[in-house]
Amino acid sequence: MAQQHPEPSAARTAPEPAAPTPPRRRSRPTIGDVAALAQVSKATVSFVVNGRAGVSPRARQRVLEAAAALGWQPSAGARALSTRRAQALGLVIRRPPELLSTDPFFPQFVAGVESGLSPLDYALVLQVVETEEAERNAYERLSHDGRADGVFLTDLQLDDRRPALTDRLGLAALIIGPGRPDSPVPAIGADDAEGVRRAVEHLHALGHRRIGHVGGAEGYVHAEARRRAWMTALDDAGLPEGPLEAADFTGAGGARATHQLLDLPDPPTAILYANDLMAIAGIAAATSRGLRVPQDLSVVGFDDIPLAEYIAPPLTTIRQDVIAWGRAAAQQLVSLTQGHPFEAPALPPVEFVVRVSTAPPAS
Amino acid sequence: MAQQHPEPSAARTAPEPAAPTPPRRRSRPTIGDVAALAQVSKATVSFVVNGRAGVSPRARQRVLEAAAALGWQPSAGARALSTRRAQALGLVIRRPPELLSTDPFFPQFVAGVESGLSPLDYALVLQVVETEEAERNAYERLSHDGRADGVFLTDLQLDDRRPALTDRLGLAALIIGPGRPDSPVPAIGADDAEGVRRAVEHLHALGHRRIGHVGGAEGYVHAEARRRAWMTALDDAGLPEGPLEAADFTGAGGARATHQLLDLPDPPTAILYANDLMAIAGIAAATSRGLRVPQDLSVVGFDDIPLAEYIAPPLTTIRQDVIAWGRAAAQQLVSLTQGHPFEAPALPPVEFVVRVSTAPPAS
DNA sequence: CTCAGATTTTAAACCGGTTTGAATGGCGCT
DNA sequence: AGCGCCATTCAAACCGGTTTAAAATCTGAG
Repeated sequence: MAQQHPEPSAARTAPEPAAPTPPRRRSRPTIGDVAALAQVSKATVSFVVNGRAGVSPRARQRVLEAAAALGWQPSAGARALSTRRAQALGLVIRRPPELLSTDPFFPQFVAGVESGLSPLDYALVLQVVETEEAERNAYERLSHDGRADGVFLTDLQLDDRRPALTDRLGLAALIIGPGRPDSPVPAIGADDAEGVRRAVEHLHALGHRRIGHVGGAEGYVHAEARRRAWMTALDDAGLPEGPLEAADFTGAGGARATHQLLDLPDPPTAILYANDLMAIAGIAAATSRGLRVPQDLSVVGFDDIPLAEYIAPPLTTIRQDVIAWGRAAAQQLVSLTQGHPFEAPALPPVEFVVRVSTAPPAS
Repeated sequence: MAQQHPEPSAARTAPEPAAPTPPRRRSRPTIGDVAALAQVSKATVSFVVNGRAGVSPRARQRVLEAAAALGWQPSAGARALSTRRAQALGLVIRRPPELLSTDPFFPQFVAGVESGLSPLDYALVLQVVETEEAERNAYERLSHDGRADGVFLTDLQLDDRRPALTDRLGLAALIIGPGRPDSPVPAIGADDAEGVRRAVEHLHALGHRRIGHVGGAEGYVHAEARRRAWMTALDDAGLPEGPLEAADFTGAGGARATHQLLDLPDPPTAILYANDLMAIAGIAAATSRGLRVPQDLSVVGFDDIPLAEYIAPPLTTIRQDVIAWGRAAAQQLVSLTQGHPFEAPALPPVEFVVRVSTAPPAS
């Protein structure tokens, strides 16, 4: 932690040889300028913009006019310093790059968060890290730098230490996805189980009896939730246990797991994948073995990525409204940072989208 | 602009009935605490952490020990206020949601930006907007709120007004992608033309003579660049002009454009798509017409999304190192905000990835 | 016409850093 | 001993807001 901002040494050895001058930022008007123009004190201006009582209509009017004339808006940074709130939330993403670029989740989630945040005048500060240690550092920094008032916790793992960390830091936090019952941090997540149940019922109704599952990366709460939902749904439908192959949410993993399942002595006639990426890779894998989808193998994905509709055959899958989820999460987290108690908001129900990749089993 | 933060009215009508108390943030040590513990002035502490000369080794040592003992790190917000720099960059994304969730570009780009930013202690502030007006507002806010020192300009359009805007705001900016020669804002972009040229040469070498193109959304600079590169490459290879169909980067658009091209009296034997999403949809479209890829139609994409390798047939495509691009862009933009002149950094060359979706033409 | 009480207004302190200009202290030299 | 110089050190001002406590002004009742 020696020195935080090592300047180029030249800047100190020589006084000012040809030191680059920062671009001349048009110096914005300050609250003082507005106050002077409106002939009131800074405090009055502050009261007006914050909607506090105790300002005469005349004064308020003058302030508003002065602010408009100068095009003034309060500096977020200065306000943050005074109020000790950053008016911003933090999102730390730790994912291997190959997952990051295909997973439809984050872009949509971020879009949803933004739509919830912008009316509240909150900003979103993003960090992408690679290691678990960097991730924890990121939360600490976000907190003590005063850059964020609250953080989202995504991709929760079974033995995740982050809830304890944010709790210790006194940092508001919200888990995205299925939470852990004992966690000190509230969770907001879509109901994976419902979608999976619908998928299994659909396959069962088509006549399938051996329904396999290709799971997501082990250790992740949402992967676990989907796996468990699949088992439960099979049981509820009165079907026997199905073959399970754990994978990692990647195309390569999905292909490999598919081959494993199809190599079984009694291979499944339908496979439910923990995400669309693996499902699409699974279709290609099955096709490469000479199987036809859906005639010889039915495939169900999870996510409904935009491509799902445009592959051959179009993918039957489970869709969540991730944007609405992100919006709700943002609103909840802002509310939490303001000290309000957590209230689980209603999320739109998951949809089960039937396309072409599912059909009655061959025999 | 009346009032920025309308508090719930209850907070004022009733004095303090059961007003939610903000969660008790563990109050972090300040520079004053460190100064006191080290028995020096705040100025000395500031000098130490900023690596400025004129501090005795003894004093420096004491400061460092005190800082370590207290676990102190300077508050980014306070520093931003003093130095009038936010130590943060802004990225405003305006894209229709259906593109956002499939495009592999943004997640990777953001990851790259982060990797360039985190060693410099800069943060990334993200905004996702839907309308062009909201987009311009976002830049203004980022600038005058003091939330960002510089911004990235993505998805530049041919008649884009943002360069003029950032110029007027005195806000450092950097265009991501092919720039416009007359722009006041520098651009950093991968060399689309090289990849396209390689693709066309590859198809030509296989024996194709009618090579079509499915373009991206009209009005976008990068779509235009790819289209132009395709035309130029055909010309350079001594091939006749190929059929062109403009689309919009979406799966639906790619499928539709593909049908259009295949409906031509003299359909192309190979199609180059402006992105992988359209290419994959194009493969499905061709397949649904009874054509075999690559025997009856060769397909080349652009992006190399992770799925490209795992569809049937695996997609031949053009790959850019978007992460490296993002990193270089971040470093350049930080450098620009510090008043250094723009220097175009070297980006890794694009790669042309040959898989299975290209083959010699049928006849 | 007075004066208490309510309303409006403001000066000043504060948030946590940076930066300046002056004060302090140690040293070699005459 | 006295002097000048340079290296350290620090008090204070500042960044642009918010908030408190007190001053100023306005009410209306007596």
